[in-house]
Amino acid sequence: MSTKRCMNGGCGAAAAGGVWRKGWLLRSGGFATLCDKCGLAYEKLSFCESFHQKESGWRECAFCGKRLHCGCIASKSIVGLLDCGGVQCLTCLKNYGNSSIPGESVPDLLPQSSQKVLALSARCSTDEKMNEFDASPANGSSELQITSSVRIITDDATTKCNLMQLGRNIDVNGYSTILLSQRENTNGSFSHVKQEEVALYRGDRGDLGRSGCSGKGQGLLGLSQDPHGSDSKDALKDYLSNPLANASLSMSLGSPNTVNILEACSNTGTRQIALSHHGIIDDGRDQNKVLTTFQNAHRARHVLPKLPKASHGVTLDASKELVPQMRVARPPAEGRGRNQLLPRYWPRITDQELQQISGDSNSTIVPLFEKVLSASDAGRIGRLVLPKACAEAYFPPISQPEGIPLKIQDAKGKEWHFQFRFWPNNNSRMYVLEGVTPCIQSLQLQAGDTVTFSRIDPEGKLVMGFRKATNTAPLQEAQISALATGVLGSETFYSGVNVNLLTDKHGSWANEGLLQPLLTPEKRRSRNIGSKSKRLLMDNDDAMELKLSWEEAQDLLRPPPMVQPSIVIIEDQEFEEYEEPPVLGKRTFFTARASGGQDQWIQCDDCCKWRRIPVDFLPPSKWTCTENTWDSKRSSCAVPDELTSREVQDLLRQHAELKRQRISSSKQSPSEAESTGIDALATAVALGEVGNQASPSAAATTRHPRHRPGCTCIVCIQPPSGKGPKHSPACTCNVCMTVKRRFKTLMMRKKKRQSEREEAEVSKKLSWGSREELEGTSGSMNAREGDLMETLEISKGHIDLNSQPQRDAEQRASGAPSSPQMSMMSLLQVASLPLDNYLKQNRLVSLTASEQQQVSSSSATVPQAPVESESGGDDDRCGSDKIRSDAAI
DNA sequence: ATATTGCATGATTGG
DNA sequence: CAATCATGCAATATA
Repeated sequence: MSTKRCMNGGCGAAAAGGVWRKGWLLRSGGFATLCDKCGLAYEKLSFCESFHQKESGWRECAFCGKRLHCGCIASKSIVGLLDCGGVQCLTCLKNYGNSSIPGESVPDLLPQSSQKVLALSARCSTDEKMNEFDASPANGSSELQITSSVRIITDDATTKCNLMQLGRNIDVNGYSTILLSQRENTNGSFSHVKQEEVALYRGDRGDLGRSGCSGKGQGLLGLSQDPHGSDSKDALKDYLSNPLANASLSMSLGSPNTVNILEACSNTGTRQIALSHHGIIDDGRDQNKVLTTFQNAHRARHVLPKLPKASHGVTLDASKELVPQMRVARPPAEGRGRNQLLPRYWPRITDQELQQISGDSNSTIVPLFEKVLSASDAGRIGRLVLPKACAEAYFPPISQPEGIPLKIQDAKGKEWHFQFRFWPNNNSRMYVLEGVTPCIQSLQLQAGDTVTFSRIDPEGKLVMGFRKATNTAPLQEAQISALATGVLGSETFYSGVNVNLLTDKHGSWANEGLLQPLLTPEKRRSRNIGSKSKRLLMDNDDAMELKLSWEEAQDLLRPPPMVQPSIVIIEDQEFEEYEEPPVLGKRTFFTARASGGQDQWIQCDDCCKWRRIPVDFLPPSKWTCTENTWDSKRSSCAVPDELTSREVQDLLRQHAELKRQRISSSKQSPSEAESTGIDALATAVALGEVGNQASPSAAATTRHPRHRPGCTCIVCIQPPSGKGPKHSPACTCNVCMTVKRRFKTLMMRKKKRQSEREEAEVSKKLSWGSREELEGTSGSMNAREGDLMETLEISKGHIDLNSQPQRDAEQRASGAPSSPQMSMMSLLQVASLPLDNYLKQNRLVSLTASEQQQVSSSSATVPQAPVESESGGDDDRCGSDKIRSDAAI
């Protein structure tokens, strides 16, 4: 064995003694080896190890077909063995997770009653691969290549494995179909045969043996991994003699995808194996032709197996048993071009659907593809855009843009007549189904729903299925939303959809699938369905709610406890840098005293009593009365609550009310909401009410975890509201000067409020440009307004390219269509006087306040502002005459 | 005035 | 970066 070197992260460490430490057991039944130096998983192997030692060839990713050489494993191109065999490249791991192969489900046992042999099959993605593969020895392949369908019955497991080996080598045309019919042996005798059959899918060349071939009735161990077929027994022997191998077998049992086949193999002494294969490349656009037996065999290869009626799995938990098995069928590799379909179009189908479709007939259901309806698909135009690859692969060939009429059947047997046509588009074609409106309306489909196209063989009849996107359960909505952002895997998505297939012969399609339970998280597999998700946005209310919740969470960000930050300087700004992520602090509420001061209230985690704490205190995530060092009389949970229950209720009610107001105000048009906020604030300023607002009032600005004590950025110097300022009117400290500047701006804005609102309306109609453009123009404005703009523009994603700097500075502050929350925040910051707490600490420890942000909301952006906040402010340190005015606020 | 049709455009994504 | 595809929109047809 040659020395292995860790390629993980360039570690390069050689394995001690050339043997890598085996440490991680994989669901796939293999091991992950760890680099002794870097400790990272280097190679995942079990069978693979043998494979690599004995064969210098390559394997392909079971998902995308990407060829993976041995070296790829070392370079992490291969990231795992699949439960059902095969390997998986890094890209597909990200896309689909490390689970079973979509569309290539690990074989399951069929219901005993089923006499049908369902076949799964893989396809080679390219002829190139095939050619390369053909370069390797192919034992016995010639015998099979000349036979379109071969059925071999054997009672000998080893023979079966050899057959699998043969099967592995017969992929000469890009496809193979391997049927393994299993007859369960209930008493261990080879002679007793049950009627159960199992269809085995060979997910990858050489993997069939791993996933489905049993060693002398013992289990499925990758005997056929050896491409030469000579070491199968030895490999098995080695494997079985390896305690870790057995351990990994146990782990494989934990996989719902492997358990059945394990059962099938390990409990069975007798098996019936049917190998069918065709050696003809189905490359013509002959969909309308009469299907030959050969084609039927071919087209049946990806039909999905049904689940056993009784679970054979010993480790399938209850939740999984509740979950209809959603299968992802890799669509048949037929048709013109044989392009691989994007996974988003791979049809997904449940066992229920399969059962529905197949019914009692001998028809074979061939899921072709599916598509999530876009808005235009489901709209009134009546045109359903078909994925090009799908249209060209599975629909009849058309040479003229006018296309051909196409009949597609639905559940009730109703036949819909569409026009299948294309438009020339960028030297390509854009395929559409026209006239789908009646069908869409009949099925009450809308954007986000999924239509599935299948074919019934041997008739070759096209059928439509659909899944309704759910819109009921919040969780499902979240899933949809997540789908829209591409966060969740599609299985999660589908767990929340109703599954119907229109070809239900029982005529009960209408509401089936409604009770489809959620799939377990581990069954999630990312998929790009809905990746064009911009058009599947969540409801505005939900989005706002989510936004606010997120902002609230941001408000509570605290530096990690017990972690000393390191100070870094970036562009002359000092930042605290923490090794640990910030933590969420505890929610507090602020009230205003009649005298003008403020109180911060916190609830004890133990007794739930409310305690008064300093307004500048940043509570950690947990706080109890014993930590109430400010009020020794109430430092025990035994001491009664200072607030009456009614006061507490009022506090919470006001909090809820403010949140509602935020949501409702956010629903207004930006300019309107902005104007409203400006109006209110300007009025408050004029009346001298700002800073003495009714509780809860103060802003809950939270110092960014990276800010160091003493940071003078605009965020950190924002004082929590409280009693009147204790600054001297002549104070020229940075805070006072900043406040003074902003107050001046505010007053100026108030005077111009009406005219600016009009301008804002005009401005709103203009185009918005990049922030860079704005920054380019901001240099012409004076320092004060530039400073204000810097603050305000932080949250602005849209800048008016046509703006005049001087005017825009005020517009933005007053009501231009920017983020209303941010502008409000800025204005409230202006009004956030007095500065007692700031002065008290003389450093910027905390800006904790709460309910002001309940109004202004955009706290999440504020803490990030300091970097660019105060650059223009230092030139204005005089003007202490304004401080008195500040104090009046 | 409204609906339909054919094409163009641009966002998105995969290679 | 090129292919794909969702959608916009102008031209045309129809009510």
